Amino acid sequence: MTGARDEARRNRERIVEVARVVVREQGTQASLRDIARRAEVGLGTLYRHFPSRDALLETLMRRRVDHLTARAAALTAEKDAAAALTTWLLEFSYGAGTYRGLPESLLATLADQTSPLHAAVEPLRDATARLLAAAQAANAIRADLTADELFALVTAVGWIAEQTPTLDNHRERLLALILDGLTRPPRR
Amino acid sequence: MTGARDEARRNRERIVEVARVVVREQGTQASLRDIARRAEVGLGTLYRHFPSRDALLETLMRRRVDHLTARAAALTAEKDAAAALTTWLLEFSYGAGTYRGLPESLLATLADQTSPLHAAVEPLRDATARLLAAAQAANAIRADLTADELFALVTAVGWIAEQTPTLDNHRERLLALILDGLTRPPRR
DNA sequence: ACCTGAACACCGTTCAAGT
DNA sequence: ACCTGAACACCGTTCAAGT
Repeated sequence: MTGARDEARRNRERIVEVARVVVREQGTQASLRDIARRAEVGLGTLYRHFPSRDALLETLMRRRVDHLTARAAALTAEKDAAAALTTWLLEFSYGAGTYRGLPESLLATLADQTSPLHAAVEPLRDATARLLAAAQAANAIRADLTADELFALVTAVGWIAEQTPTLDNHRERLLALILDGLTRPPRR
Repeated sequence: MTGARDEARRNRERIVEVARVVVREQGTQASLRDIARRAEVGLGTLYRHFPSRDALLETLMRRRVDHLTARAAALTAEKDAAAALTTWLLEFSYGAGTYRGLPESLLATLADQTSPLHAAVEPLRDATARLLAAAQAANAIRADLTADELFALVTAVGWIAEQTPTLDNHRERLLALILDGLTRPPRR
């Protein structure tokens, strides 16, 4: 006796499952029609479950956001605040690059309270802010750097990596270049 | 006795003129249909003159590219290589942000030899490389920084400014943050 | 030669009709 | 309640028909 609620749940799950594949293939601007088609679901059904593209992206990102916030919490407990921040920034930059177009969506949505994706981005920005504050308290990072600036810069690293797929260690290198500036060198 | 050639020329000019307005309004992803409509020209005429979106963008950017390369030439003659590079990076970052979406188009097209926009980007990348080399020769910038890395980073500054229109001095600030890392501080 | 706009194959989004 | 897919208003791109 599978009720309508069960079918609705299964539909939702299938949409999400298919969306992971299609968005991985086509990026965040993937065709919603295509997702509905490949999930063998009416287009209206997709819209019922996910009233906007950002709502779908938010669901796709939830796992990763949860994982990243957990990582951030663990890193906050680290003794070496500078190393913790560096590790975090690198992991976040990889996470922000999960899908083509994602860095743009994340940065754009940060300023847009109304977007469902905003709920996914905020904890990441907040985690960045906490780790930054700790590193600043340890005098490891210039004190005038704001969390929004750092967040934008590390998101941009993901954006560059996406636009320039020639090398894949771009992220480490670019982040190191930026940090060498942002990190206050020990007195010498 | 205005011949067909004259009309073709006038059509082309009107398309470019209208495209400047529409692309300024809607960004590099502006509707080509809309441009043709507002230029009071058949859609096929637009395609005849500009077989691809990048071909149109290249025409829109030509003036600015010429102006920027002239600036770069002048700056190369400056004594203070570090100051010249900084000035260049800031001016380029503003130029790259002429239209919404342009930083993305520019960085993407750098690796795509086939794009008509490539011809517009290459002189800018080359100018960046020359000014970088001069600054490196003066020991003002870390020697292991490549022109492509610097080009990507400064383009990313334009990208961030576009995604985060809250502040408008973003460019100066972000560039300073990055340079403070890239610029080797005087021995102290 | 050059121009036009219909034609084709796609979108995102809404919503009346079905179960 | 939930699902479907036609309907609407858009795209980019091509190309037969016109001058």
